[in-house]
Amino acid sequence: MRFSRMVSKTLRSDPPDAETASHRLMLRAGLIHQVASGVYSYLPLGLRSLRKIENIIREEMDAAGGQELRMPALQPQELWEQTGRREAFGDNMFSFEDRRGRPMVLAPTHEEVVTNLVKANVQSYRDLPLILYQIQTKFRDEPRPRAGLVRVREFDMKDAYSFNADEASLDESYQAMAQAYRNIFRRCGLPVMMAEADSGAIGGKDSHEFLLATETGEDTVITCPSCSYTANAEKAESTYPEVPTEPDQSLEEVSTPGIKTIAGLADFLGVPESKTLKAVFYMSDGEPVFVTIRGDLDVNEVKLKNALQSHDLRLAEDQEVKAAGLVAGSASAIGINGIKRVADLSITSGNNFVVGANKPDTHFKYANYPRDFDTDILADIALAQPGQLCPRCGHALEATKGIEVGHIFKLGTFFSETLGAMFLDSEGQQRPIIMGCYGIGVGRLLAAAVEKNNDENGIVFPIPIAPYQVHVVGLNMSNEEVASAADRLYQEMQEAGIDVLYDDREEAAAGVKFNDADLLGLPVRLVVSPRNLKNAQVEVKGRTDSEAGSVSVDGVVEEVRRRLAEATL
RNA sequence: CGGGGUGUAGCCCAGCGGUAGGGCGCCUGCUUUGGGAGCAGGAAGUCGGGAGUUCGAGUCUCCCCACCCCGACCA
Repeated sequence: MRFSRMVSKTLRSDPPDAETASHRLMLRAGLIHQVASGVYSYLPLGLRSLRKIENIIREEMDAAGGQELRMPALQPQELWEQTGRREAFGDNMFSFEDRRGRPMVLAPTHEEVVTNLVKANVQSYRDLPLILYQIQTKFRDEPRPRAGLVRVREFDMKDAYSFNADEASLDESYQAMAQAYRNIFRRCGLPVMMAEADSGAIGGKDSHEFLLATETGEDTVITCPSCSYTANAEKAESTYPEVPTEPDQSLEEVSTPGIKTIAGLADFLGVPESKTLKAVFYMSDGEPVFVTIRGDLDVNEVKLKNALQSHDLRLAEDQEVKAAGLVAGSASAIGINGIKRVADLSITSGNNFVVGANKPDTHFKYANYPRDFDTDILADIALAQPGQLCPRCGHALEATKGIEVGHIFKLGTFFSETLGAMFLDSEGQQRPIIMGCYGIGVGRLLAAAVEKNNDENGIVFPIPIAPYQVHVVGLNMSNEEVASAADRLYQEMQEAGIDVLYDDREEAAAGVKFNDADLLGLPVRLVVSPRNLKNAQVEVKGRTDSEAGSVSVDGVVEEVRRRLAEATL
C-alpha cells in the first residue's frame, strides 16, 4: 500500500476526548473513525489488523474441531421470548418492527438461533459432539460505551457453541476451547490470565474469562501470587481473618449520636470494624432486601444477585429505605420482619457485634447470630479484596485490573430444553443436548493489544496482527534515484509476500515520516535515502530498537524475513 | 438513569453583547529535504439545534440534541 493513497490521515496531536491509550492511538493512527457513541468504522489499517486476528482465530478454532458457519444478526423477537431472554436483555437489545409490524431484534448473541439450527440437524448421539462457530457482528445497546473499541454497541465477535451428549464430552470440548483460546492470545502477542468467572443466571458450573492485565481494564481480577488461583472479583472467594470469639454477652443499647458510618461507629466505640455488622439495602426485582455483612467487608453484588436468583438488583434509594421502615445508619436485622433478609457467612465469624438498634442515633452492643436475629438466606456474598487470604493456599491475595477479551462457559441444558434440542442416546433415551459457549470480542482484542503494546511515540504492533509487517520510508522522494530505489524495494517486498506499507509521499518531511512510522508502529522500518543509497544500503530498524542498522540493498528481503521470523517465535 | 464536562473550518482551540479569529492541515507557486521546514498567495463556517431577550446574540435566558468522563448497568 502506498501511503500517499491511503484514505486515513494520522493526527498530529492526541484527540482530546480519548483518554485510554488504545482509544487515543487508534484514532490518531487512523485505524478507526467514530460514527456515534460506541459505533466505529474500521479504516483500512484497522481492518487489516482485525482480519489478521480473525484469521488466527479461524485457524485455532478449526484446529480444535470447530466448524465455521454464519447466522443472521437480524432475528425475530419471538425467538427471544421463547427463552425469556427478551426480557432479560431488556434495553440492551436493539429492537424495532419490520414493515409488517413484526417485532425484530438485532442479536446480541446467538444461543437461540444456533440451538434451533442444531435441533433441526441433530437427532442421535452419533451426531455429537459438535463445535460450531462464527465471526459476526453483535449489537448491544450498552448503557455506557467507553474507551474506543473496548466497549461498543456494534462489534465483531467470534462466538462458538459446543453440543455434547454428556458431561465428560462437554468437558473435552471446554478444554479444547480453553486451549484454542490460549493459543489465539499467545499468537496475538497478548499475555492473558485465565480467571474463574461468574457464570450468570443461566450458566452451568464452569466459566472462565481471559483477561489482559491493563490499568484501564473494566474488570478486577483477584490473583494469588503463591498458587495459581485467579478469579474475577465478581466470583472470587476469599477467607478473611476470624475475629477472636469471646464469651457471649447480652445485648446492650448504646447512644451513638450522629454516627452514620461503620468507620465512625467503630471509632466512636473503640472497636475494630470487624466487630460490627453493617446493613445494606437493595431492591431485587422490585422487592426490598435487607443485607447484613461484617463491617470490615463489602457486598459482592454478583454473588448477592445469584443468591437471590435476582434478575434486576440495585442499591435501594433513600425513599425506598424509608418506605420499608428502615433507619439508615442505625439499621440491623434485629426485629426485622416482612422483608427479605440476606446475611453473609461472615456474621458467623465472630461474635458480640455492634449493630444498629433500628432507632435513630442508637446501636446495640453484643449482638449475636442466631440468638438476636435471623436471616432468610445465609451465603457467601462478600467481595474478595486484596490482602485477604487465598481460598486455596492461604497466601495474601492481590488484585489487578484487566480487559476481558474472551469468555468461555458451560451452559448446560437451559437452551436445549427450552427450545427442545434433544437427541437419542445409545440406549434410545431422549435427552437434551448439553451445551457450552465461547466468545472472543475481536475488536476488543485489537484494542487490548494496542492498550498493552505502545510507547510514548505510538503503537508497537505485535508482528502477527500488525496491519503491515514492513514500513518502507522513502526520504527525499523528489530525488529520482531515491524514488526508483524505494519503488524497487516496495516491489521486491510485495513479491516476497511481505505485507508492506510504502511511504512514498514527496512533500512530507523526514520528521513527519518518522513520526508517522512510530505512530503506526509497524514491526520493521526500512529507510531509503540519498545517504544510504550512496553505499548501496538500506536502513533497518525494528519498532522497539533504539538504534537503526544498515543492510545492503541486495540483502534486505532476507534481513526482513529473519527479523519477522525471529520475533514471531 | 444520577453526577461532571464539552460542542466555533478537516483537526486542535481562542473569542463571552457590536464586521467570525488563530495554529495545524488543505490548494497554487517558489524554496527546502534524516525526527512534525520557510516565504507569498488562496479556499474552507447552518458558531450542535430550536425558541426567547435585545436596535443587535458564538456571546445572555430557556428547552432540546450529540459526544466524553465517573457511577449505576454490562446473563
